[in-house]
Amino acid sequence: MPKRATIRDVAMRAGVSLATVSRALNGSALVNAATKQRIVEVAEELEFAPSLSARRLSLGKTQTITVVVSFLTRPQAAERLRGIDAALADSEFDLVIYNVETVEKRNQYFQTLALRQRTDGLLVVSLPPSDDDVHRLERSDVPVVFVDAHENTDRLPRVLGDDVAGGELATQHLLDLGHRRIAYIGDAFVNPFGFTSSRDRFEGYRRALVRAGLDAAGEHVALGAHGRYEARDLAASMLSQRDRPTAIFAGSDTQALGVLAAAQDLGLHVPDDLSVIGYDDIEACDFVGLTTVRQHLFESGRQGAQLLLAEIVERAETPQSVVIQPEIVLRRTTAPPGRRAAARSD
Amino acid sequence: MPKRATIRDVAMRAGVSLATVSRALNGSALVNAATKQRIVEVAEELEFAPSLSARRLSLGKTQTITVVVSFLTRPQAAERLRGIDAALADSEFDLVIYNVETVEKRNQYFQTLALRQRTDGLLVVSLPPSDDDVHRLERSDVPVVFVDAHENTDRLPRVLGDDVAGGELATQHLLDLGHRRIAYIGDAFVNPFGFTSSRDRFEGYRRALVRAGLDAAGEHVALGAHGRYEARDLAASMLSQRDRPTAIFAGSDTQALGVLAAAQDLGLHVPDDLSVIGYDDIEACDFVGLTTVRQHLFESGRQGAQLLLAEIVERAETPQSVVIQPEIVLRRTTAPPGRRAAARSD
DNA sequence: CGGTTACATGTAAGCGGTTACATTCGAGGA
DNA sequence: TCCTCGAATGTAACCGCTTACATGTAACCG
Repeated sequence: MPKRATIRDVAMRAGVSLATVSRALNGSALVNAATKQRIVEVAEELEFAPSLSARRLSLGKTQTITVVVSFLTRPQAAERLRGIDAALADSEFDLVIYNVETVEKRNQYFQTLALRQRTDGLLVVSLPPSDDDVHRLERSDVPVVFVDAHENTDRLPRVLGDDVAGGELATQHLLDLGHRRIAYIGDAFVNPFGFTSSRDRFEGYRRALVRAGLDAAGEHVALGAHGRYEARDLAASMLSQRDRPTAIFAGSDTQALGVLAAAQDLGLHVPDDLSVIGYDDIEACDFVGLTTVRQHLFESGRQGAQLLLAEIVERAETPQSVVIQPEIVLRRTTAPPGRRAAARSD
Repeated sequence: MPKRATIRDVAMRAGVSLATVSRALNGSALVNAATKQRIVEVAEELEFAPSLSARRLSLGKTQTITVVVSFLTRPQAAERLRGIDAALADSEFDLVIYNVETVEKRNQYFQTLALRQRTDGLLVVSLPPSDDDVHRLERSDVPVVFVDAHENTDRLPRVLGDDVAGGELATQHLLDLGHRRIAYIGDAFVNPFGFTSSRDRFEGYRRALVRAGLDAAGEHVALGAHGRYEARDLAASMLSQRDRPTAIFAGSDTQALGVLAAAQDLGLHVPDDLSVIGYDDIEACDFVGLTTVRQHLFESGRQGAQLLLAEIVERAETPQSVVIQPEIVLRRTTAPPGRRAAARSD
């Protein structure tokens, strides 16, 4: 295979100079139409494709947007990614992806990427930065936008869901249905990555209960690792107690699915014996009819990317913070507390 | 914000030449330990990060692997992507992603990417190339590996699932349970992207039936667009006929979920009235207990990426074709044809 | 003690584009 | 006819790094 043609080969073959070829191919106005025509033909003939590295070096831009995302294959992440891709599809930027599943990777990426000349823009999804990271980012001049990372990002542009509002929404829905013994099952509030969604959703839960004159004491709260099986176990033990809740608010759909499994194992009928509401509105909710709180994942990705594109063009004087309001999606797992529930609970 | 430090700044500050800095930072053996030490310190002090564009241009490598994937957010794709990421995580390569959801995008990407100097390697997932694409790829010297693309890829390195075998596996399972009226619901056999999985799985289905002395006539076959709702509608009309099938093999889990929904709508109990088996083993299968054929998605992505890395190091004389055998995963949606099914079918 | 050797470092030529600035040339105006 | 001006093109510097080759130096040899 012959070496690929360079701009020089095209110039020679077309009988013009490098500069003219470059201009012609980049649509500069100052090229004679006939010349341009000829150059384009020669370029096609030689199958000329400009070296991106050279172009980027010369331009001083990477033409690249880097997305650092935690747990790429969680359904939430994939959906956000699609939103990001949609916003970037018609731009000149390539999309580079770094997947983070361990704290070490996280640190490694933040340290090497938070630097100019690696990328034109950094989009961090579901991954709150450490104080050090923030300093580094502020010192470097890489445009960066955070999506779904509350902690430590208040001085930076970001797109957030309102988890507290969502927690209230879910809980209020259960209260409106007449439930009084409402439990919360979610992720541990402190975790190596600094995720805050579980804590915030719980806070919304708490507020709704307090507003309704109920207390959010610990007996109906169970926290554990993120995962369906973990949630199932938590729910199983919670549902085996004598004053078991009539409704459970799960901090994520994944966990809500675990709760459903536990209910099934115990022979509890949903929603007659137990109401369940989740959070996120992942695809599986539709399959199983799970009532949940929709996060607008695609939209959050899209807006994050748009914000970043805007930042790249011109740094905003004061960092924007876009908040996306969650919305409740009613399906078949919530209902007023039923007779059967009352009958069994004694 | 001051301009970022270049290698020149480091050299000046450390009192050595460019070359020495480059050598020191790239771990060349021919640098005095003390000098190296000093350079590293200065580099840190200045927060020096080499320009990747410059490095790449100079090295003549892009250090980039490009993945072109169709329908990024289908659960299958996300899982494969994770496999790819896993194989690449410890390599020097960045992962660039192009998502394809329209035929135009497909063509555009194939045309611009099938060229050297854009990427060191191309991994194409679930996207069969056209004849033109193949020619272009063969002419260019970009290492390329196809994952999950049967059509037109026989002269190229690839990783495939054996869809025919999987189709047989699924159908044989139903036959073994005692079913005789077994239907197939899948994607249309011809489609703009040239996907062949539905056709091949059907072929496996047909073979199994023929081997069992049954004919695979058209009455129990329904094809439509990929999607849960489409499959639900197909299943609904199929299940309303008088000699309705006692088992349905769906060409994908997504469609199997639609079949389950249709059964529920019609008041049919699964698996007593109807057995359902899917294909792929996406996460949702576990939620709903769907019996299915597992494709080893993560593994296919991982092996594809490994094959590509090998191709980059040294082009194989004869293109490798890795076939991953599917495996049946038994859950709760298949059972012998029940009395109730028999009772209702007349 | 001159010469070879090995190691450490410097010099400078690329890598393949973009673009500021210089040059050429023909048209139009005085 | 000479000059000015603008359009079209050429020349060459530069982007920031790697690396072949040249150079310098100290140790070691006969």
